[in-house]
Amino acid sequence: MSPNAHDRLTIGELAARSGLATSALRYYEELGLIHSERTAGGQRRYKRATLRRVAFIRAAQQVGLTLDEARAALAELPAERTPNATEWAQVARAWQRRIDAQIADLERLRTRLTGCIGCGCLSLTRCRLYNPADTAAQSGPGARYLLEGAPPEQS
Amino acid sequence: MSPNAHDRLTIGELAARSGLATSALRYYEELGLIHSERTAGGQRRYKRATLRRVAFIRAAQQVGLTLDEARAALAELPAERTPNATEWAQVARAWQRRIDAQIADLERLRTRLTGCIGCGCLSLTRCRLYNPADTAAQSGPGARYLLEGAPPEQS
DNA sequence: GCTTGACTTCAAGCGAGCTTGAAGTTGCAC
DNA sequence: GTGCAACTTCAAGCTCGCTTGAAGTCAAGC
Repeated sequence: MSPNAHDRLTIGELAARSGLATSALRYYEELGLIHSERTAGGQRRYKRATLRRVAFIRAAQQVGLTLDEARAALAELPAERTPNATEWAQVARAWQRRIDAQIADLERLRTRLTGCIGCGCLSLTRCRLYNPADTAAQSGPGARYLLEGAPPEQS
Repeated sequence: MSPNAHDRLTIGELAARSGLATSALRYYEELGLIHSERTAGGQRRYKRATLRRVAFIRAAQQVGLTLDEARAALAELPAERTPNATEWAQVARAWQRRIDAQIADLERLRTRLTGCIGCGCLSLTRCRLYNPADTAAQSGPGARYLLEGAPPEQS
């Protein structure tokens, strides 16, 4: 087989291999997350490296990044070649901190919940679920809405 | 002071004490999450218990429930009185399972990330971040987009 | 050369969870 | 009894991450 025949991916191929819809890929391209070349007829052709970029974007979303943040993260990695250990480690460690923060938030919530099971109170003045001493950090999706601004002491 | 003067809350008071915008409270009411009585002039007046309901909704969101799910959870608790230990324990334990699942997901992701730090590969054929053996559960916001449908082996 | 499926663009829509704005009314303090 | 902030409804708008549809073009197998 010709080595060039499979050198570039059509959007359908990229979709099949990345598990995303073609519409999503066009959307990513519109946002500048991925790039393509065009055939004479105007169809998109993607480099193999785009497959890696797309996988990276999916991973970033799992970590809780928006597509905008994913683009910023991608900008710190080389566009065409595989990132080296140092480059990747930097990104991975930042992601780990994020994940750790998300886990910490969830654990704090679980602790509060556990404390409440026994009492059955849901008392506004006493329940720790309603009156967390700490203002949980706004890290990651799923932790957007927090119990900051808890109701004040009430007679 | 008259004991009835502060018996009901205006929407502004409820907003101030719950930390939500009045627009959000009207929206919740439209969705049937909270309820109000009206003055002769048509203004909303909330029972004190609504404060508890709103706090519950916020807590539910933190656990990753949609407003629709929060409404379902509220339906299992008494509308007007403080829930008793048994009633609350049922809800709290369900939430704990949810939180545990979310934490487990995040920890799996972190483990994969850790394995990748050393190699710096981001190789599509080898990297565990791109080729997770498991299909992470779709539990909670922030875990919506997963690496299912990872790219197949490539020469 | 023709058919057919994969592609193209552009505009609109969706769903969740609200916010904003306009235009009008109410309630309370002085 | 008046002034003004706080309330009312209704419609539209917004963000995020896409999907859907219409109308048309390209690429490749027979």
